[in-house]
Amino acid sequence: MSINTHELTGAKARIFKALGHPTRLYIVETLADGEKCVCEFVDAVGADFSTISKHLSVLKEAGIIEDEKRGLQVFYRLRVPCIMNFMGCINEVIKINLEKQLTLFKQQKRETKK
Amino acid sequence: MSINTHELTGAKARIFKALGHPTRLYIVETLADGEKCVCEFVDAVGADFSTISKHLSVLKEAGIIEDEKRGLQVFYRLRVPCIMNFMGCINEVIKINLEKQLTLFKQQKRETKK
DNA sequence: TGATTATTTGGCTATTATACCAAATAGCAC
DNA sequence: GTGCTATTTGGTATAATAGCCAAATAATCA
Repeated sequence: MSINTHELTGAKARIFKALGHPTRLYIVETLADGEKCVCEFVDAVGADFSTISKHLSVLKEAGIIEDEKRGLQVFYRLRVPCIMNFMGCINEVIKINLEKQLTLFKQQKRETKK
Repeated sequence: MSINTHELTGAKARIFKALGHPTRLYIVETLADGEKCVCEFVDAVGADFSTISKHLSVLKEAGIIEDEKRGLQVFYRLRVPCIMNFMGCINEVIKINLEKQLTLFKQQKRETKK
């Protein structure tokens, strides 16, 4: 029942990959507030029903979310809320990136003035 | 200098996407132990130099790693070690996935016996 | 200077991902 | 049963990614 390092890295990468799309990340962040039905994402994202449905299935395949049908609607929820703990780090990356870009931009401005 | 929610989600997704490849994730996990030069990854992964170089540039573009040239070699290191804090959560997802698959597998076996 | 080594870049092809539309499915109401 | 609504699935066109090879660049050394 064990899994080798190589396979494990692949499995982890698949999870990151599932999160690596704006719509899917939006879905995950929204689900952090509690379960939502598919139609709510369709309205919010403004994409086709089928598009949202496919994004949801990618996240479900990855084991990040789970679904439950109640009546006509399907509700999705986060299966692993710890995902959200990571967002602080991601935001840190973005902040550093922005600062770096800003520095480069200021440098360029100084250089063009000369 | 602010950034809207939409753009922010896109920026975060780009970081996840960069981590969403087995080779790149392997590189990041390896760099958690300290800086490495490009050739070390080429040896370990067994891919072309150009392939590794491109993966490194994807990670660098995303702001996850940074490089420094010393002599003929280029050394890469993690720019945001907090990335590693997330791995526990990812492992949790994988563990749950495996358990679920195992349950399904056992169920199937029971059903075929009938 | 020319040769050597480490790395990056450009170009090409094969594969994969994305988004939309249309059709299929599933549950409910009548 | 028929009709209606919410969602998924299949098909397809387009775009993005990954990998390799060959060529370009950069630093060192003779």
